[in-house]
Amino acid sequence: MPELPEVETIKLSLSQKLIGLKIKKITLLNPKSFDGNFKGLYGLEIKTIWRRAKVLGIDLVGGVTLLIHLKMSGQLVYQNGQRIIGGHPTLDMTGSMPNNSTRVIFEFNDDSKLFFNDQRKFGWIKIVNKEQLASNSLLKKLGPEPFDKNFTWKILKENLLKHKSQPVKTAILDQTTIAGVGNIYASEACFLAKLDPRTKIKDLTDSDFRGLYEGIKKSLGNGLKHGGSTIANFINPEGEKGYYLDYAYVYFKAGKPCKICLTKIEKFQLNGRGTYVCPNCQLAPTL
DNA sequence: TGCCCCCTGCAG
DNA sequence: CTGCAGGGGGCA
Repeated sequence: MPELPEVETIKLSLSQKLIGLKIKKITLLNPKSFDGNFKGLYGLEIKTIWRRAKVLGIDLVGGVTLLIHLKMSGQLVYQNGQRIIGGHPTLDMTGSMPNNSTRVIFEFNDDSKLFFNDQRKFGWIKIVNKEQLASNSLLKKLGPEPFDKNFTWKILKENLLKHKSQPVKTAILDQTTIAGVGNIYASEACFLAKLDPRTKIKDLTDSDFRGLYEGIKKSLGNGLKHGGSTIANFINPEGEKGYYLDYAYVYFKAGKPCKICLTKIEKFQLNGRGTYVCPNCQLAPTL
């Protein structure tokens, strides 16, 4: 599910709720979702929460970190006391937790709970120490954060040029090129850059690289502004959906009129991923 | 550099 | 029933 804006939304919310709490108990409803000696975390206090690409990190006092990847359908829902949180469009309309998708339950010293729900079971939680964190193969390979001050269009260009024969959308989905862009914002960024997603990297001009850089930052920024995107599964820790898709130009808009030129948005598969374009605003490349 | 796979559930 | 869904690891 989540790409950078969704994971960032979760990070900001959990930072308000979890810092200073101590882990009292962890229940594994699906042991494969959790890697590590969970009982060793009992009593440890939550110090900081961070995000890198689509990975969430929860640092505990004592040099231990929980790495969390939500993959396609993961949720982190926080419940305090008896309050029934927002509800869910497909999984459980009452919003009561745990539900059929709950894989891991964290209980804290104030009796509040954090539910890791993951319908498709692709997501994972992993305990790492400082050394394992520093050498983690996924984190090590990641490209620059889109909102890092040192990230420039020239760096994007340089990284993209390592994938000269790839379509532009495929290249920006590669987390070693740029961190945190997923299938929704990749389509949106190509639209904003007026580039057909199938355009090969080797055919891009400097003006295209600049446009892509701006388009990526703008689409991710808008996603964050609207609390992320909900297709079916994404909800924030309060149980609320994200509304970016109401503002998106092409993603999930097949058959609908382009917001700029009214041409019908088209959908096709590109390297196995659903891809959306306005055939008028994004001129098809010579294939 | 592409394709299959991990899984569950929903829409058509 | 088939196809498809915010990801990414592993394998030719």
